Amino acid sequence: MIDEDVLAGHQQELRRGTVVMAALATLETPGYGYGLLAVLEHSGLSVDANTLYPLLRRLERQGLLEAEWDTTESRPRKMYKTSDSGRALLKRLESEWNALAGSLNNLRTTDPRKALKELP
Amino acid sequence: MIDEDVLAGHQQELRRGTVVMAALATLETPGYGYGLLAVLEHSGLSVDANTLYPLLRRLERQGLLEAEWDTTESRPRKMYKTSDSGRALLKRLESEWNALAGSLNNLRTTDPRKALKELP
DNA sequence: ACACGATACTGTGTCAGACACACTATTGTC
DNA sequence: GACAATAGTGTGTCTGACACAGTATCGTGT
Repeated sequence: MIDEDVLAGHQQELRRGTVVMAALATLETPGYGYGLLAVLEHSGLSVDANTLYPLLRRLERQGLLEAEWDTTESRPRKMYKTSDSGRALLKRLESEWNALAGSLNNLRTTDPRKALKELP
Repeated sequence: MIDEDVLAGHQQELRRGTVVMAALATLETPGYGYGLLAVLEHSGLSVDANTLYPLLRRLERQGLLEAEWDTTESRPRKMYKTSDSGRALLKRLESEWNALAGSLNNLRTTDPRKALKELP
C-alpha cells in the first residue's frame, strides 16, 4: 500500500518545474492568469490558482514574462506574455528536461554501479 | 541574456522530483549514501550531498526505503534499499512523469487556447 | 430585485524541502 | 603529521506551494 499523502507530495515535486515551462510556452501568445489556469487544467497539468498567480508574478519579477493591465473591458485583466529572456530560458529548460529524461532512462536500463566501476 | 541565478533556480526546480525517482530506482540494488552520490553524479544527475542525505532519511521515514547500519567494516555505512512501497511509488511517479511529458508536448505542438474553444 | 456562482485577481500566513555551514570520525597519501 | 577523500549528522536560512481571506465584477436564475 502507498500512502496517498506521500504520493501526492512526490507527484507535486515532480510537477514543480514543469508548470514554469508550460506557462512560458503557453504565454508566447499573450494571455491572462485565469485563462491560463483553464488551459493548463484542460491539458492535464492541473495547478492550484493560489500557486499559479504568485508564480506569474515571480516570473514577471524575474523578467521572464511581461505584464500589462488590460482595462479596456470593465473587468480588469493582467495580460502576460513571454519575454525574450523567457523564451531563452524555456529552451534551456527544455534541453534540461530532455537531459533528465535521458539520465533517468539510463539509470533504469543499465546497472549504474557496474558502469561506475568500468570507467576508463 | 539570461540571469544565471534565475536559470539555476528553475533548473533545480525541474530536477527536484527526479532525484527521488533516481534514488528509488538505483537503490533497488542496495547501496549507501555516499556511493549513490557518485552514481548520480556520473549519470548526469548531480545532487548536493547536503540535499541527498536528508532526502534519504526522509524517504526512509516515509517507508519508501529500508535502512540498516553496516558495521562489518571499520567505517560505518548506512545501507539503503528500496522497499515494496518504494517500488510501487516509483511506478506511479514514472507514469506521472510520462503524463507530464505528454502534456508539455501537447502544449507545444497544438494551440492550447484554440483547443479549449473547440471542446464538444 | 437580488442572491449566488463564476470570473479575475491581491495579500498574509504556514509548512516542507534545498542548500550552506559547521561538525565528527576514519582512511589513505604525500 | 598535514591533508584530501570517505561517510555521515545536526542546525540554521530562504523559497515556493498552498490554505485562507478578502475585493470587485459579471451572468443567471427565481
